[in-house]
Parts: sequence; C-alpha cells; structure tokens
Amino acid sequence: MPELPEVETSRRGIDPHICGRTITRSIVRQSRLRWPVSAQITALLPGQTVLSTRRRGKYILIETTAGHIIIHLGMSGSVRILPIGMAPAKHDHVDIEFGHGQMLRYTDPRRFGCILWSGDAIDEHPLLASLGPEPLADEFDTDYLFRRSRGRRVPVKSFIMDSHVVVGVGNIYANEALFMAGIRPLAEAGSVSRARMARLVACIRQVIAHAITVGGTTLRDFVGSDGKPGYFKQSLLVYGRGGEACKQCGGTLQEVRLSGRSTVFCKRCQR
DNA sequence: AAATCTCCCTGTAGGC
DNA sequence: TGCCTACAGGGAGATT
Repeated sequence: MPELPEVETSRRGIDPHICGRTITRSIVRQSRLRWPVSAQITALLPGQTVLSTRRRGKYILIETTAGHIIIHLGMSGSVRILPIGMAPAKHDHVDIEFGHGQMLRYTDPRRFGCILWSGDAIDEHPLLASLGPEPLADEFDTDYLFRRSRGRRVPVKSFIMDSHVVVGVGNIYANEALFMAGIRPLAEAGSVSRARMARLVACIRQVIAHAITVGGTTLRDFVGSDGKPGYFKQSLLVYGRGGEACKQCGGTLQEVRLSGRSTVFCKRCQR
C-alpha cells in the first residue's frame, strides 16, 4: 500500500508534468471512492491551471487557479501521467486531461482513496485541519511525543498510528519502529518513559526517512505499484514475520491483532 | 475526552 | 485445477 514515501514519490513524479498546465477535461468513470468524487472535479476544473503540488500526511494537494484537488491513494491507489487517449483499464477511475496531450490518471482497485475539492483555505479542510506534524518535521520531537502521550492509556502502537498525533506512520512502519525502539506495541502510551519516547521518535524518523530514499526506485516510472514494493520484503524486521525467528535474538516473533491491525513483536527484545 | 468498533472494497492466499 | 472463503488494510465516523 502507498505509505508516506510512495505518496511523496508520486507527488514528485507528477509535479513537473502538471504544474503550469491547463486542464481541458475531467473524466470520472467511477465516482464511488471512499467518498463520492467531488462534483467540482468535472464541473469546475476545465479551464483551470495547476499552480503547485504539495503533500500533507498521505494527502496529495494540487493547487489550481480555482482551488485545491485533494487526493488520497488509500491502500491500492496510484496516479500516473499518460498520453490522452490511452484506453482505461478496469480500475482506472478518473482522468484529468491537460492541453499538452497528457493526462493524470487515478487508479484504485479497492477504492479506499478519495478525490475531493476544496475551494477555500486548504489548511482548514476538515480532513487536514487537525492532522499532527509530519514525522520528519522539526516539531516532531521527544518533547512533543512525550507530552502528547501523557495520560493516554491507548496502546503505544495505536498512539503513533493516530494521524492526529503524527501523520504517515502506517501499520508496517509502526511495527518496525517499535521493534527498533525495543518497545512493546501493547504498552500504554502514557507509561512509556521519556527516554524510550526519544528512541521511538528517532526510530520513526529513521524508518520513514529510509523508506523515502528507497521509495523512489519502486515508483520511478509510475507504473502501478502492486502494493508490495521490493524494498519492503528484504528490510522488514518484524512485519509479516509472525511465528518466525527474531533477527535480533532468535526467539519466536509473536503476532496479535490490535484494533484490527496485524501486530508483530518480540517478547524478549521489546519491553 | 478517550477508546473501541464499523465500514468501505477487491486482489490474493489458503483450504479443500 | 478450480472454486470458495477469509483476510488485509487507511482512516473517518459512529458508538461506547
């Protein structure tokens, strides 16, 4: 699934192809995504010019002369730049065509993503307004995470996966970061010491930063990802390895379900 | 307020 | 081999 690094890689990939370009037409073949595709995508976009793109959490924000397009890739979504006229495949739900003969094509088999419109101040959009800091931003530090965690009895894994606490930490990275930090996923967030929170912050930043550096290779040509970028398999320490041997101590990795998410950890290495 | 549950959807893996 | 079912997962919104 597209994690934050893939989303950022996608944004960087489409940016030079659409910035400064004028939209000539939008085609919505399937409007039933996470939410219905906003009517403005077809009604308002033609004639507008793309001014810039940026990313907030896992949302791609495309600024146009009339407002912003908000795109989320869900867990199976992708965006590609293709020549206008290329026949759509089964899950190619939306095309945004440009005057220079290219189009932005949105594909999403499981339709957990969304394509929405915001005509007003984008930062005040309900989906974006209360998001936590970016994991690589300066404000995501030990003080911040420690302070936010006090009084919270939720498992620390759920805590760091809460986008209101910090954005972009998906299930894979949460499992990996907690293993790297030596913290049990089910520990109460509020009971994790400041020193251990410092390690957790460092590990989250490290795993995300690493994934961004290698993420570029998996999506470089913007052919749809199959959801399992190659770099994952080889570098995963715990995710998807329940029942297998811990790479650190050799013990058997435990696997439990935590709020519906597969959670893997080592009883010996994580306390 | 905080924690937990539900739901959206389909490709894939596993069982028989 | 082929069919059938269970499962995975981001994350908002409802519920407890």
